[in-house]
Amino acid sequence: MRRESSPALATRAAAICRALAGAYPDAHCELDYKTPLELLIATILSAQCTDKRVNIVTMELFRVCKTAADFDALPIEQLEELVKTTGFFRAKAKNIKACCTALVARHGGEVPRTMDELTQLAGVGRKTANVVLGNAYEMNVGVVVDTHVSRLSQRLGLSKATTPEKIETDLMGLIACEQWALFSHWLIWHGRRRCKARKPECSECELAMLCPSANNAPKKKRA
DNA sequence: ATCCCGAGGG
DNA sequence: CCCTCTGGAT
Repeated sequence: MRRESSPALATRAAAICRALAGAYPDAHCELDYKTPLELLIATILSAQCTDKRVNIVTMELFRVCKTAADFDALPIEQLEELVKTTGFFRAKAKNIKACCTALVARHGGEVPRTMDELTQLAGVGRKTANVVLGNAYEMNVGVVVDTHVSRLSQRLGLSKATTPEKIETDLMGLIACEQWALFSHWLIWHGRRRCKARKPECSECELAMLCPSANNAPKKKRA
C-alpha cells in the first residue's frame, strides 16, 4: 500500500471526524464526576475496569471522603476495601493515597492544571492527565490515548506508531485542537460499540468507506 | 475464556 | 521493553 500523502490524510481525518460526530452526537466522558478531584480518582480507578463499576465505587468513595485531605487521612486498609471491586485494588489504593498526600502537600489540596504537575502524581500517567485536563478543565493540552484510541487510530490509518506517546503526537497533528477531547470520546465510543478489539463489525461500520482496514472485501467475486 | 478508557517497576 | 497487579461482567 502506497503511503498516503499528508494533505490526503488530513482530509480523511476531517471526514472521519464528521462521520463520528454524526454517529455519536452525544459522546462524552462516561465516568461520573462533579469536581476535578472526582474525575482524577475515577480515572485512576478506571484501569481494567468498566465505567459502570467505577461510577459505583467513586460514589461510595466520595460519600466517605470529600477532599484530598480526607483521602490523605484515610487508613490504607479502608481505602483498599472501598476500591476492592475495581481490580488492582492494592496499587490503586496506594496511588490514590499517595496522590492525595501530594495534592495536600504541594497543591493546596487542589488538582493541578498542567501536564507536568499531574503526571508527577502517583498513579497518574499521560492518559489520566489528559482525561482530567480535557474534561474537568476543558483544556486542549493533548489527546487521550487509551487502548481504544490506539487500536482505532491504527486501524483507521491515522497513525502507524505503536507507543501511546507517538500516537498522541500524530493525532494532535491531524485533529483540530478544539476537538481533541471530543475525538477521544468518539473513538472510545466507537471502539466499544462497533470497532471492538476482537470482532470489529466492519459491515455495519459508519466509517467503513474511510477506513483502510475495513473488510470491504467483496462478498462475492464478480464474474 | 476474554475483555474492560493504565501505570509502575524490574 | 515486558511484566505485574487484580476483580467484575459477559
